[in-house]
Amino acid sequence: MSFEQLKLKNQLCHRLYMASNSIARAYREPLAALNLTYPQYVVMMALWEQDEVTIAQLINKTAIDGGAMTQILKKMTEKSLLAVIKDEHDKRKRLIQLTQSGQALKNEATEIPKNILCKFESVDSTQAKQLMQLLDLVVNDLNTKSDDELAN
Amino acid sequence: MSFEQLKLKNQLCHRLYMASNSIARAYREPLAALNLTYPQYVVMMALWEQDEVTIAQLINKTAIDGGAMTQILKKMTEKSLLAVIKDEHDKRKRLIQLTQSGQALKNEATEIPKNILCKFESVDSTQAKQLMQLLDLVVNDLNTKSDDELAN
DNA sequence: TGCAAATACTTTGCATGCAAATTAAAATGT
DNA sequence: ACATTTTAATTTGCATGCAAAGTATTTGCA
Repeated sequence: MSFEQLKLKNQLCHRLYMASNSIARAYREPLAALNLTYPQYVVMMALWEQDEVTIAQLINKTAIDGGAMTQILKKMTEKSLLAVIKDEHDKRKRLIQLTQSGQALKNEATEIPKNILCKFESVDSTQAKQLMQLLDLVVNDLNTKSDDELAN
Repeated sequence: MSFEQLKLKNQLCHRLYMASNSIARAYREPLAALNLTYPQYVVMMALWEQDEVTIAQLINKTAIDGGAMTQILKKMTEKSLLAVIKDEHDKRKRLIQLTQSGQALKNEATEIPKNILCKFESVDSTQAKQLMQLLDLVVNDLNTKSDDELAN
């Protein structure tokens, strides 16, 4: 009966799965030129917008998992892109600070969005905005716990 | 100037990243009741649609990576959901066959889409369709390689 | 016929995503 | 003040996603 819902072609989640993988794959080569993985690039973008933030703030902005973030920051530290500094006022916290080369990378990174954008031949900017708005709805619906769940 | 492109809020890719993670997370709990991970669920859906297919066909339909597919099928075999059988006509190929319990799981799985659907309060079916169409455009644009392998 | 090229998978190494457990430090309540 | 709770990160174990290398087989072609 409602088996129709179980077909892959009717599943929003599978579209998202494929689209997300496709786009991450598309970034892989351009980012390799900067010696960055995609999540590392996301961290860099967050820091280029606002430097000297706590790990919690970075997690909040990037939506990267906390456990993964620790490893990612470790590798980025080894690459001298940033430094992890203890917060003197609250010793639980760590502040993330871009190094000079980390800051400098921003100029080279401006090529990345251009590089990706030109791969979209069937999606104009209006559709892109629409897509982003719809995705925001999805994310909000899924991350907003209902009162029932909060009661648990 | 073009730094504007580097802000996370303007990035389609980051929206997709968050949406894909959010929805995979949303499936995690319901699927745990069936003892399935999300990619395993995708494989099951593909097989419920068409059983007795080669691994290559399964990869084509699900868009799951070949290397990962080997591991996934191995675990699903251990759970007695399916069997991997050598193709006598072409010994390079393997045919995937659902077991009885694998087939039976389909009935319980009909609860999954319902369970997920009710989490979307701000997205109606029209928007969902629109979203799927836009995602299809993205995927098609990004996979301009060699998708000529549908026959076989 | 014979052998290089193409196929279909598998294996390996690396980088996450995620839940759960753990550690350290600050905030709270009594 | 002191124990309890909460917060901020790290650690751990498992399951992919992906590129690249490796293994069988089968095709294609001279």
